[in-house]
Order: sequence, then C-alpha cells, then structure tokens
Amino acid sequence: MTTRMPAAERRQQLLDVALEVFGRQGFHAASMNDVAEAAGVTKPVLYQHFASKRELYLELLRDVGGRLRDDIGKAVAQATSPREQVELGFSAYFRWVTAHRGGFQVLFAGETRRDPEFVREALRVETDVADAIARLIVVDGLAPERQRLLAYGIVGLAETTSRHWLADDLDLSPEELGAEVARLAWAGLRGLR
Amino acid sequence: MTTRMPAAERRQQLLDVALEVFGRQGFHAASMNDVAEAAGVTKPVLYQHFASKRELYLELLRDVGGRLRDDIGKAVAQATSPREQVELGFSAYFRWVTAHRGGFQVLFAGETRRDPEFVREALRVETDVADAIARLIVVDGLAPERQRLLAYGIVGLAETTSRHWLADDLDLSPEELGAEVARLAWAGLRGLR
DNA sequence: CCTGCTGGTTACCGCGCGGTAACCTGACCG
DNA sequence: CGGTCAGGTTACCGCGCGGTAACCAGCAGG
Repeated sequence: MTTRMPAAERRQQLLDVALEVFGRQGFHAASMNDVAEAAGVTKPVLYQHFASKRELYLELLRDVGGRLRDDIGKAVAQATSPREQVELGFSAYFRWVTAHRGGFQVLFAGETRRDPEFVREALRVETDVADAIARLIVVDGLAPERQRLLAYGIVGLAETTSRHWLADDLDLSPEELGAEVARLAWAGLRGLR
Repeated sequence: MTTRMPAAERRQQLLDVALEVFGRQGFHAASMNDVAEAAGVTKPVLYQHFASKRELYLELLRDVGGRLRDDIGKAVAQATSPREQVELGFSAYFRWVTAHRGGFQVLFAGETRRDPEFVREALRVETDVADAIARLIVVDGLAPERQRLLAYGIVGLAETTSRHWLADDLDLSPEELGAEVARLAWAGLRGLR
C-alpha cells in the first residue's frame, strides 16, 4: 500500500520521478506504467495530475528548462566582464549537468528533438543562451546571421563536451571544464577577426 | 500490385527508404509498416531481408556511418597542411549533411543515442574524427584526456552548427560554412597555449 | 505442360501501450 | 458517531505494434 500524500507534494514527486525515468529511458521507451511504478503508485494517479503522457513530458521540459535558465542567468549576472560571463556561464552549465543528469538527457538528447512541440520547449534554453553569446561577439564585419550561427556552435560545443564528459566520466570539476571550454571558445571568437 | 525486383536491388531500396523514414520519424515512432508502405511493399518483405527492426536499424547505422567516414576521409587525404585538413574535413561533413539529411538525423539525433548498441555504431564516426582532430592538437602541456575532450567538443561544434544550419536553412554553401567553422576551431585551438 | 523456385500477398497472433470507469478507504469535521 | 471527500486501487478497453504462417503468381528449364 502506498503512503498517502497531499496533492501538491505528490505532483512534484511525480515530476521528479518522471524526470529520472524519461531521462534514463527516453520518451517513447518509457511507459506511463514505468513512471507510476517508479513513484510507488499506480497509473491512474499519474492521470489525476497530468492529462496525458505528452502533457507530462511538456511540463517536465518547461520545469527543467526554466531551472537551467535561472541557474545560468544567475551565474552570468555575477560576472564583471564579457570574458567572465562566458566562463561563469559555462561553469554553471556544467555544474547543472552533473547535478541533474536526467534533466540533461531530457533536454538535450533523445526524442525531444523530433517532436516539434517538444523541440520548441527544449530550444528555449539554447536560444536564450545563444542570443546572449551572440551579443558578446559583435566582431565588426560579421553578418548577424553568422554571428548567431557561431553562437549556436559555441552552445553545441558545451553540449557535446558535457556528453563525453559524462560518458567517459573524467575527473574534472565543472569549474575546470568550464574554464577550459571558455578558453577555447573565447580564443576562437577573438581569432575570428 | 508491386513491381517485382531481384533480391539484392530490393534490399538496397529498402535500406534507402528506411533511412528516409527513420530519419524523419525516429526509431520508435516509425513502424515497420511505415517503412514497408513507403517502399511500396508489405511487411513480410521487410522481414525477408532483415531479421528484426533492430537489425534493420543497425544495418542502416553501419551503412550510413561508413559512407560518411569515407567521404570525410577522402576529403582530408587531399589536404597538404593540418589547417587545410580541418577545413576540408568540415566542408566534406557539411556537404554530406545537406546531401543526406536522413542520414544525419539517424546518426546524430534522436533515439540512436539511447540504445547502447546503437550508440556504439553511431559513435564510430564521431570517435574516428575526434581522434584525428586530437592528433592535430598536440599543444604541449595539455594532458591527453583533455586533448580528446576538446577534440570531441570541436566535433560537437560542427554537429550543432549543422543542426541549426538545416533548421533555419541559411543560404550558406557547405564550403563557406566549413571555412567559417574551421576558422573558429583553429583559432580556438591556437589560442589554448 | 507441369514443376519448382523466387518474390510477393493476406490474414492473423499476443502483447503492452495510453487511457478510463468504477470502486475503495481512512482522516477530518459537524 | 456518521458523512464527505481527497487520494488511492483494480480491472478493464481498443489499438497498433513487432513478428509470423500460410498461401499465391509467374517465369525457367526439362
């Protein structure tokens, strides 16, 4: 028998559990039963809080995406120079990735990138960050679209780096990794002129 | 009624069609029926050539991965300097991506990254290229693992750049894009010392 | 002419999915 | 003490999936 819970608390627990399950198995491979079972309840409970599987997943994307943006935003706000913005931003990102592996998987890997509605939600983080970076690289003579393209490239740099960092679990701290990647990105951008 | 075909030819057609279908819908979302129908045949025909859905998909990954590696390999072989290797490699990659969108999706997006067996196959391209890049950046004082990590970052740079290049379909030629990204990567690496 | 092989079809199976209807239970409140 | 209602459960539905058994058409060679 399941321990009873107030609705709000249960809802949050379900979101947490769902993040972990979807992060590990992916949207299609994970069933609603899997999520419910992992939370120690039965399926209808899930449907009391979320209208459908898609709705649950979308909520997850919003939730987790918002949290990541907040983290990066706060970190970047403390910087006193553009160069420091880049470094602190990367560090915050890597720190978040280690702390919320499931969130990373859900946002940046897997089937999220197939469904147009999912992709809209997941891309908000990427777009925000890329815009911020684009604003930092006002190298003259560089067309705006190419600015943005390169900014996206920088974001992807962090994304892929973190993927391999996790996969081969190297013993680098988020800060070390952030510093390294920031150096690479910054040097690359300076060298563009 | 379906036009009859010799077995070998049919098999190749099925692979081509499957690439397009899986590339568009993803592994889980696309059914064997979808693939068969898109090829103008019925399901059992598919099973005459491939033992299972997984088997078909793995064959696809091998096929398409091999072709991409060949393309990049040939392009890089024509370079006369490391710098040129990077640029020609990137250009070849971007050219391939435009020419085989389905292949790009299958290799670098979606659920391929979830299944360990799939990921092994898909990663062979990435690993090969990253190793090649790692060999180019023998900056002294840089630990080998960090070399590789950065090399993977460069690969991801190209990956993500191409994703946004396709999504927002900018009017850049693969060569222009390759040149731009190569400049960014090269400058970044030089700046590491 | 018929026999056999190759490349196809139709029709089906069992399963697990997303989703739902109906019922149960115990804590709190008058 | 009794009723209400929030928070659960059991048991089910229909569908579409991956996969298969059985049958069929037409051309080749004796």
